[in-house]
Amino acid sequence: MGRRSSTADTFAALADPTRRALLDRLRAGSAPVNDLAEGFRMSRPAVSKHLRVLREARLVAEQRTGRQRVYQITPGPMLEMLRWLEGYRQFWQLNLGSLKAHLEKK
Amino acid sequence: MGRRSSTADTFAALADPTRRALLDRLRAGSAPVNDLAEGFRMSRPAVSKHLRVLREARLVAEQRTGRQRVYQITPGPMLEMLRWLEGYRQFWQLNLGSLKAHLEKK
DNA sequence: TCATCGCGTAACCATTTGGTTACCTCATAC
DNA sequence: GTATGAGGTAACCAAATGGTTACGCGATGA
Repeated sequence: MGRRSSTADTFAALADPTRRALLDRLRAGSAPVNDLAEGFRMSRPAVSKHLRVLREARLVAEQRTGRQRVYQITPGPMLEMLRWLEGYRQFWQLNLGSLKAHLEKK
Repeated sequence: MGRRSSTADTFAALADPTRRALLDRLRAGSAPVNDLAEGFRMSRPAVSKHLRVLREARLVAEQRTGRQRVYQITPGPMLEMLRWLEGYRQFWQLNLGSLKAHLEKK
């Protein structure tokens, strides 16, 4: 309990397509669990467990209001990921010399 | 066999700290398996299996030279990840207004 | 007060993951 | 040819993951 979230947790959380879909959904607006669960063909408890993983990775936060728990995305972990990736981006910029072209190709 | 690598595969591959360490090591220069394995306290087959995961995720490529297999990092998947993250970066830039400050804070 | 609604948790199960040791295949050296 | 060294694969195992159903519990509306 109370474990500090790490980069590994962030990657692991994002590895699951259901959880990425949840984040995409939340990017369109915060929502309570039942609203979220409607979009998926799995049971509500399954969604609940995915939300727990996202919560522990600090990718989302819940705020209780009455008997609902509204989830919203939080920026921290992805910003850290961008920092981590920055090292590689620079590496390729140096060694490839054509990063921009790659990024804009599609 | 021969499965096309996906974003999910990239995240899953990067979720393991050993594999991230391998990539960090390879960023400093391509290397054969034995050289790579020396840096870890697990058996060589274990490293070999991690390399297979990275290979299937297209994060590294092997080139055989004699009886050695030299591994090198490849840019594709991380560039795709950067593209995926770009959507969130923009989201926060709009909704947070202080992304730059966050990125440069540390 | 009581039925109900929202949602987390427990218990359980199948599959995947990450490690091990043993073995196999090639390429090189003698 | 034969020994050796690089490194992948097989078989096996424990632990973690992702789903299910059953249940519990606090907030709400009748």
